[in-house]
Amino acid sequence: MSKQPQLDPKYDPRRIEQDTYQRWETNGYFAPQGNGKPYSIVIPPPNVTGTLHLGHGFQHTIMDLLIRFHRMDGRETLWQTGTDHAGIATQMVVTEQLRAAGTSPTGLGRDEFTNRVWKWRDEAGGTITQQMRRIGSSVDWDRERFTMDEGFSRAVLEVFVRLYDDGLIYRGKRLVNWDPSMQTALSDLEVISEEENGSLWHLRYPLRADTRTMDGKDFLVVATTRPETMLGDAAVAVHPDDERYRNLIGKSVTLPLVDRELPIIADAYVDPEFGTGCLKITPAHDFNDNEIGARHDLELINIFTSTAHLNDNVPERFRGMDRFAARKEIVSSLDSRGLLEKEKDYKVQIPRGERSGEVLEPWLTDQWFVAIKDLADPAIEAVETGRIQFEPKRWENVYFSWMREIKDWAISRQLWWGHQIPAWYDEQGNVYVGRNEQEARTKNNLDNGVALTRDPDVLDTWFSSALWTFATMGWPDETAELSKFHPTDVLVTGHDIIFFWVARMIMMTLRFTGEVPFKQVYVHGLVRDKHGQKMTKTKGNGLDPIDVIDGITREDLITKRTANLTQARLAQKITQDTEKDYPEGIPAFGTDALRFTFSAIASPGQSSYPFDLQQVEGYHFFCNKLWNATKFVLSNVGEDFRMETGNESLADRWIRSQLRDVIRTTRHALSEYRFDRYAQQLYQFTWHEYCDWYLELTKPVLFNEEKGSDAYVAAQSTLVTVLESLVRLLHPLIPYVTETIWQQIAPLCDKNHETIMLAEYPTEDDFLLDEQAEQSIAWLQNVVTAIRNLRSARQIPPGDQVTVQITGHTAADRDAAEDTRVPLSRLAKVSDLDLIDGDTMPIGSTQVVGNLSITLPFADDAERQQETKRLQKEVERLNSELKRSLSKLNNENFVSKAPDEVVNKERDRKTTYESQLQVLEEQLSAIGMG
RNA sequence: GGGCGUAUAGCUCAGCGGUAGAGCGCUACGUUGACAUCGUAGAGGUCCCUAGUUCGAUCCUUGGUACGCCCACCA
Repeated sequence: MSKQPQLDPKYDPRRIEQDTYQRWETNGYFAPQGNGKPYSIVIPPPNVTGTLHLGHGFQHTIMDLLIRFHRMDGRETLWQTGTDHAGIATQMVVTEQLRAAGTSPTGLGRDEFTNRVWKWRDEAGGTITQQMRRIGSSVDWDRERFTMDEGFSRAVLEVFVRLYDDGLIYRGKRLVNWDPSMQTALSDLEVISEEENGSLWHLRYPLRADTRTMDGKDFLVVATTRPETMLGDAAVAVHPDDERYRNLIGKSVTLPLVDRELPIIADAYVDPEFGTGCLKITPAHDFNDNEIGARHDLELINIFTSTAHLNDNVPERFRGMDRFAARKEIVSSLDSRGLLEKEKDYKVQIPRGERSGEVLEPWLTDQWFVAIKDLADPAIEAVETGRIQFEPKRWENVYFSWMREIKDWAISRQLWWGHQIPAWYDEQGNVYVGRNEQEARTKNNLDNGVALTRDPDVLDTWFSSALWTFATMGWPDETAELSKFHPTDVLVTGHDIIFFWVARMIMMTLRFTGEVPFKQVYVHGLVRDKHGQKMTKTKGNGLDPIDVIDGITREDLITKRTANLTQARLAQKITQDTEKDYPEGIPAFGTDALRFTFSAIASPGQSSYPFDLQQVEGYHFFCNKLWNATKFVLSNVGEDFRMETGNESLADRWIRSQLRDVIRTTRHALSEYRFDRYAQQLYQFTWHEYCDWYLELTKPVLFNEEKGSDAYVAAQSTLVTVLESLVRLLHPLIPYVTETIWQQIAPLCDKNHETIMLAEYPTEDDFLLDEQAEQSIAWLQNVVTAIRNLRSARQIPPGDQVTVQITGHTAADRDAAEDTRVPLSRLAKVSDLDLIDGDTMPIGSTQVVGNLSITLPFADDAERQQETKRLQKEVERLNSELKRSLSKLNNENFVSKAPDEVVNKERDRKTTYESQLQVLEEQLSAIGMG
């Protein structure tokens, strides 16, 4: 990597980030390298139609963090990337474009349509991969895959054919969730069922002339939320033990409007408590009714077309009507015949298509299914036995509860964009499956004289994504990648796709490779806006990660948020909200700040993370802080710099010892997927230890000692060494700023890697533990803080020098004071530090720290008066602490039952309180007398 | 109807069987030779309620309340 110019005077992410990424990519740093133990992650392939949202940004940050860490830690690291063809979503997008251009998929025909989609993918599908680069994702672009590329298609065929041959894929006429607008079947998971306002209608079905109910009525009343389906009724059911209707079982009613004779059947499914206890049975249009119908061998009367209009199986006057129009018509027809008993408002669960939002219809069609049980059992076991572990663990229960009740998977879709099902039909409708038509013929001894037609349907997108971990590595061939990088180490995913994707990957991968797809599943929450609201188009509260990185003006943000909105009122509200929340637009915070934010909010236990730009701003300041600290270090190393160890001061030894501790805790945090702690620990160390204390502690050395002296060189060397390690520690989190800094610092440490990305991650053993230094600096910090406290209480201007008297000190304190005299005087603006022996207590403002008393003598009487108040308050506080401590120690049970350690600690506290009180009371009376 | 999660400072969240923490926000004071994108000090919490277990509970257990989520065919 070419040498960069000196650090810019100002930290500006825009000046470093994109160039840096480009260098990384062109130099091939993202590819697996070295011969360490393999480590691999596959990206959850984003929809090729998509654009990057904050959720992706979060997820990619987490994965990149793990990848960069392991890569630096010596593992041979593969981050597999790619995109998903996203059947329905993509077909919808392109269809919409065609519609705008005045045509439609059917207008073009299948071949031309799929050509258009491919073309569109090639042109527009790159958006999301470009955006991934902006987040800093170090994926191996050379291995980018697509779920419909050639290799993938081969894998899909292979899986389908093998499952079919094993009897695990079958075709059947079943009731499925049908989307009348998309005109395709959907799986159960793609159905979003929500409560909506509806009605419950009570309808009268006339009994035959010779029958009456127990209470003498000549009709039965059924309750329904979907009166239009009555045209397909096949029976009326009652509970077998329901005394009210016992005499009617086996009799019949006449279906109004149709005049069909319906048997009255008994089925335990019916709840006698609900409505009238009579249930109309429509086996072709309701999942429950379908099961009941099967039990009683009822006829399946399909009354809908594929667009949910009434078909020829209904009386002529209703034919061709839309289902909702038919509902109105039927209700009013019944009403006019006196057959509508009542109608009341009712909350109904309405099933809608996940993508289209259309009300779905249970509809009878021929579809392909995966018989899932044989696949599910080993997949359950893999998690039970711990071959796969979820993190946090509670998600395993979610997985189990779904898997144990799993139903067959409807995999065929009546779309054109996707993997076409490898099945052919002869003229009699017999089905033949093969990897291609020829194989289908050969396997089934069909000569070319038999005309075959291919099944037009495609597979559910998730069928192919289920193969993602192994198909991207070359399966069904036995490739080097598969043996090296599979199973992958961890899957990073949101809980929203555990069923859609995670479970299905586990099932398919176990079946076809005998391996688990991944050893761990890290389940993260969903990013929300700062109020905890879901980010949606209609709320207009969404944020584009790129806008957080590059910044955006208020006007542009409003334009973006209100584009393509159907309702003008919404646009107005969104404009107002945006003006309120972002009066100045969004400044360019940079990728590093955004990544830091993602890491910091990734705490387990939270299933959603509120995203607040103020937080991003804070981490932007953090990057700036690091930048400026680097400027300080660089400004203090000249041509004559030499790296040397052996003469470290207490402060030097202290910061090295602290760094050792941070390396230990951050590595631990990463091993537990505690990205929040990882970020927080590094923030704390960088800002509050390295910058706040250590940098300040080096100033007296750098400014006062002779250049080149042992102490000077030790401070310089430590400043550089610690910073160099620190940026390596931080690199997985904030890759850009650390790379930029590292390029300046690394040469000073004789680090010769071209990039920080490939430098080794720091280890604990890089630095020495030094308890003595830690104690001394802790002492210094206590004393400095105490003096600052007193100064503040006395309102002594920050610039004024003070005299400080210390009593109650031990020999160790004396040594510590001696060792830290210089920095102490600088940090607390102390001109004289007197350690007074004997009993004479100096008079002044006093603060006690442990057994030490620190006193600032008074300058005049006014100060004396003020001090009394402060001391009284302090005495009061200490007294109450002492009281609490005493009550514990006077408790027999506490002393006898609590661990010695705890009791001793309490005793020490008590002693300290007492001596502190004594000092302060003495001081109080001395002041009072003066 | 089942299941799960969460309740801690003004806000967003860590934490823990032994005297409550961070970031942001707020207050006061500061142009100290990296940084005002900063520094120093400070205010601010019956750790949702209840009953237990315990020498000791914010933490464990019971029950409850509030909010959120997932699954499910009550017409």
